[in-house]
Amino acid sequence: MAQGSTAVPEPARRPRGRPPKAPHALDEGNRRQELLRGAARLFRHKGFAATTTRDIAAAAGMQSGSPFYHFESKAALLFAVMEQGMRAALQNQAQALQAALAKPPEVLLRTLVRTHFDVLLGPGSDFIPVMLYEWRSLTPAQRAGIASLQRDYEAAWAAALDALCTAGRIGADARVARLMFLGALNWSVQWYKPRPGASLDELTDQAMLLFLPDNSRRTA
Amino acid sequence: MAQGSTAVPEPARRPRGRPPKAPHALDEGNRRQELLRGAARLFRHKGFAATTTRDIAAAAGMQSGSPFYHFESKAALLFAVMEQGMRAALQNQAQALQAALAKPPEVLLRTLVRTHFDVLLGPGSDFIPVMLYEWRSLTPAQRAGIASLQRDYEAAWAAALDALCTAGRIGADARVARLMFLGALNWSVQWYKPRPGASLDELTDQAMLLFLPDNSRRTA
DNA sequence: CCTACCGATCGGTAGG
DNA sequence: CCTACCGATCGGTAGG
Repeated sequence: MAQGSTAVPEPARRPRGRPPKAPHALDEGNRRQELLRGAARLFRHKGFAATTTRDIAAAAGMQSGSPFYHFESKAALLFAVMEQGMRAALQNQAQALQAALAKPPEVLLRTLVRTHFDVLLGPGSDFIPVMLYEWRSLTPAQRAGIASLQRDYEAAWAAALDALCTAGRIGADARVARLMFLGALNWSVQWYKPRPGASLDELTDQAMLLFLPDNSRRTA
Repeated sequence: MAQGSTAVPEPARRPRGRPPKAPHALDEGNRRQELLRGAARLFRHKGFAATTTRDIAAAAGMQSGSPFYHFESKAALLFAVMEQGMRAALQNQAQALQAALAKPPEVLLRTLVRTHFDVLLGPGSDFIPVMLYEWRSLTPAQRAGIASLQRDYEAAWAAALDALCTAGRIGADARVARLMFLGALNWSVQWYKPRPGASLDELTDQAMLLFLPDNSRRTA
């Protein structure tokens, strides 16, 4: 553009060097996703404060300053990881609950447990663990946003557990039962290693046996 | 000492300024303890990586470089916090178990739960939460040391839970039951706030009701 | 235990 | 999205 006619002749074609990676205009969302996935994995394993934006850039094959083209700040990246994790979890939960809509609370609870283990320990599940263990790294405003999503997620649990408490199947107070139950499951992030003979189905069986000993054989 | 006789006359006495704080020689251990307590509190609330050695120094009323007179490095401080926390917890546990030595496993378990809540949520209880939530900040060598203390601590739990599994009072696998049980308790760090009507005794009642619904009324 | 300081690293930005 | 860079901060140290 506006190049003088006396410009030096250019090499014209240069097939060496890296090929122009996927020339689609919609790749921007793709790069953003790569940053989120890398950030989730790094935040989970090293923690938010110990992860540098350079680590995250490198995980997505970028230079050190480039993440800031996609995200305002490191804090915004953390929030985006948690928000995306919670939205995906809510979607999983809603889908699973549709299949168990009018079923007894035992079946409802089992569905929730199985879905929760998926979100927590399944493939590509770094987002929710980050949310569980980096809460303190959020600003108060960010916390409010995530807390609102968490309330939605826990509403289904409260319903199932309330029913079981009322029916006398659970002895403790409903709120404490929910907190301890979810705590028991969430803690699995610390010790669960996928291996033959320890599938998420079997883990679900164990959790149900522990909390509802009488009639927890698979009901579906 | 070795002062020349022609030294300029000194102001001799100067009652202003801070008084010479406790001139005992054994204060060194005291200062070290102050650093540990401050570090535990800061590590717990801000995380290890987000806590600066300057924060810790300030919490103990020292200058920025002074913690390194007492500890080799920031990492050594973290390890010392966890180690001291675990040794205190083991001592508490052993003492509580003496009073429940030949009792049935339900009583044993209740004793362990109550002691655990004390260590986890009682006054001055920042050390164990740091251990629970900063595991990844340890070096592999440090981890081995803490893991050994944890094995000792969990041995008593394994004994009580094995007995309850054998007796059919707990349905799940003994190992998974232990992990989920401790997870449910450990998670309380995230939500428990001391307030009237939510004492650690009552929390213990709730935990026993949830996991051993039949006969969990206080037995002692 | 303080003073003064160092080298390294970090989140973020300007300009293209 | 890269290049080049900045100011601030951090863990740690020398010397007293």
